[in-house]
Amino acid sequence: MNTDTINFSYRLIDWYGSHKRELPWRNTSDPYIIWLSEIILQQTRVQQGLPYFNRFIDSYPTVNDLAKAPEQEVLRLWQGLGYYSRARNLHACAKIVVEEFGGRFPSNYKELLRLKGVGKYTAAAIASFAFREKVPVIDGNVYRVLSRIFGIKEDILGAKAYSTFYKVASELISDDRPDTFNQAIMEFGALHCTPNSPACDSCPFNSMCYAFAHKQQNALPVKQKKVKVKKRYFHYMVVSHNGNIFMKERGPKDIWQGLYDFYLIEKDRFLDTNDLLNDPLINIMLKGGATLEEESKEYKHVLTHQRIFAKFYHLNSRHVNDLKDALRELRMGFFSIEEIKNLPKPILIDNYLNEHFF
DNA sequence: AACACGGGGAC
DNA sequence: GTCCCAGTGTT
Repeated sequence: MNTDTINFSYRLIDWYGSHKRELPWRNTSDPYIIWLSEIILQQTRVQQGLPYFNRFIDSYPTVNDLAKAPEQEVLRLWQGLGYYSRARNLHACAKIVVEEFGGRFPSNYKELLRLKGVGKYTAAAIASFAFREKVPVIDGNVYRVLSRIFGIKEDILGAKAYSTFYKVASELISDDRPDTFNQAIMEFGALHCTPNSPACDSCPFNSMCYAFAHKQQNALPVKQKKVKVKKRYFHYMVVSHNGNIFMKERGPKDIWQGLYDFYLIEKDRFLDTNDLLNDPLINIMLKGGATLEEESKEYKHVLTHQRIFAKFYHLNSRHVNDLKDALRELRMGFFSIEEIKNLPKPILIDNYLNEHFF
């Protein structure tokens, strides 16, 4: 390393020492704690992830506890955090670590990378924080900090971006404190070199920062425009009988895999109530004496790539036995309110249930 | 290489 | 409304 990079690393770590937040996954080298925190924090702000981290550590103090838990319980604890494949992979990974590695996480970047849900960023984070391996983390913060200071104008969503920034970070990372360097550069991005209104006046790098010198803070990093948002229209049939409700586990190839919702009729627009009643299952129900109790207000649920408009139709059935076979073929089950509270559910469904049944 | 995958918070 | 968050897996 030359003196400039040593100077960069020194200044960064110095800043970190006096500005870092106290967080429960810091000041430990336990790979389980670090791994759990990193999975939770993927695409998630510290403020949002922190209470989930605490609940997971309380429920599963060790990787063995997590591996023993039912997947549905893990998903229920994850409810509301989004990107639910993270929770499924978390659980699968815990079982692998216990069953194939004797409860010990692999201790280097290359081996960590093979774990489910552990990509390049997370493998580098665990390798450096838990095992002090000198491998740089590249996340959204690192892209922003490095692109601004060094004037790197490559599209950070492009194919080559990762290797470009990896190379730059590799030259900067501290030889003797790679763990602290990685923590520091991300914390600096999160607290100081923020997406909007970075605190350039008090920045330890402002004398060498390309973006500051050229007033390009808002132009860096360069990032492709987003894809358009798809609109979806959900008609949920909430079938109840004596206060119990039919629910369905969602399958792969769509949002909310592994979570529970109701019988769903999706169209490219909202249907009139009369049109909805032509649905085969609904027809069977109405002929069996079911009554439409209530049509809910319109819910709007916003995801990154989708805008979901949903209406709930509460159907009360008196002859539920006639329906059970049909519903079972749809992989639907009959649950009490107490059971439903313990099922993992999308926030949209949870909101509806809270307003009408809980 | 492009796309799918949640929810929340800041502006 | 827009942006983006301690990204990963699939096709």
